[in-house]
Amino acid sequence: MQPAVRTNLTASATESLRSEILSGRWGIGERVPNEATLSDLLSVSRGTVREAVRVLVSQGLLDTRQGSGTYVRSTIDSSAALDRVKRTGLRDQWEARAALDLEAARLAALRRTPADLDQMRRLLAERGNAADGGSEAFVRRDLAFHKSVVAASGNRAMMELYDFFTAAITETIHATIDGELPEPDQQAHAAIVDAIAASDPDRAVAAVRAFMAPVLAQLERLLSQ
Amino acid sequence: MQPAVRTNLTASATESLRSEILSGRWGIGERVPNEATLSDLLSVSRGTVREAVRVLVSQGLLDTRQGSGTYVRSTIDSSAALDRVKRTGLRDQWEARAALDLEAARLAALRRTPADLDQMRRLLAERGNAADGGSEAFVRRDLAFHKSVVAASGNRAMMELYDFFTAAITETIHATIDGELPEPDQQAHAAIVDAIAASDPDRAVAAVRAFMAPVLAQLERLLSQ
DNA sequence: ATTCATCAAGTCATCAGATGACTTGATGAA
DNA sequence: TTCATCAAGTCATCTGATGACTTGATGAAT
Repeated sequence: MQPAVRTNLTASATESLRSEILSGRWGIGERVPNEATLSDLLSVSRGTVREAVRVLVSQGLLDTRQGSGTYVRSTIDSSAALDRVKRTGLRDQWEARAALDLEAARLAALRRTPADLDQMRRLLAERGNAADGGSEAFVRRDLAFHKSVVAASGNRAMMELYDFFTAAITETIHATIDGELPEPDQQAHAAIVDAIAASDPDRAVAAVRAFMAPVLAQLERLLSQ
Repeated sequence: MQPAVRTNLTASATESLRSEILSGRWGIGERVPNEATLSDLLSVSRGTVREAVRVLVSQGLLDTRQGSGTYVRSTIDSSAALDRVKRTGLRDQWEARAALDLEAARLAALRRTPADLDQMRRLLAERGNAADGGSEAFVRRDLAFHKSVVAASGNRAMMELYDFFTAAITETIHATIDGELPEPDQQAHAAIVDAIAASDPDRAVAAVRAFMAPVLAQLERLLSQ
């Protein structure tokens, strides 16, 4: 059956306003109608208009100035990109992070400093193979190591994204398949460090790919159920 | 002089709430205090609380359910992550996008449907080699092709990120080194499609890497000046 | 003629109160 | 045990009011 339409006045008002802005009805810097007028145009109360406007302000599309009016700041909607990424599936997020892991390892092999290398080796040693101090602490130590590899790439954009994906993936896994993924052993981790230490980008990529394959395979198996 | 602090109750309330959520005061799926209580806690009216909550809902942190309450949906602040990525350098953003290009081409080689292949070939043909219709139109056609490769990977997270990076990179390039990057020719593009058509992931990765190398080298040269 | 303080209208910011719609757990009859 | 009913709690929405701020007009002082 067709699901009943659950309407939400504020959401409708927000989308109406957004589409008017994106369509260019008002140019950048131009003033949009005041709250009372928008209230009439959208047939909702001023409070609802204010909530809609506030959302668009937070997304960088509008700009309110007390005593003056509300103005169009931008007609490009880019703020929701990562929100949409969060709503994609676990497999997609995992693969995207793996793409970062791969290229970061390659760049790390080309650029790592001795300090980077020390850091990676230290974190790998601290990581341990067993779940000392609880699985949560172990996951945290494991992530610290992987992040140090990305950090050795010297690429801040990839570091930021890696953090984002790690948080998003952790959240999703907790909500779904908690704790059923295989954990590559210390040797698989060491292979990555060795390749980076040897400044061998191709071997670094191969090591990460070998590392990822069994985890991704298990992930696909779990998700297909 | 220190600019006078212009405070805005709704913004303050939003940030207070956001930091409480990010700090983990309420776990995911947990219910936050009701509007009246938040109104007391934050010392603002219910209307202001509603505006703050609405913003956090639009950013994916909260979730309101009429008749039931307001719940924590996520503790990841993706809007801030994007801002930080935007502030990284052009080289970092380019490399991050290249990481997506590489893995997307590999996945596309494994998963592309005949329809994907048709789409890629059509867009590559439309792209042309010369700047017919102006360089801006050419860039648009070029991007449409590259996006079709990412689309063939079947990974929505990578598509969203690719769009974001493309917008960010375009913006930065316009503001800085406009039009001085080498443009790989039709043959380099065709090599990618051929590898994907042959379902050869390794060759697809190699083709993209060969494609990227000269552009990235020139980019580094320009940025080092 | 120019400068500048003052003022009034318009606008957003915020508050308070009220009603409606919806969810959820408790209650009690079948 | 099952299921309809109910009451309390919560968000959704509206209405009216007051305060704070911006802006252009006005007019006096220079």
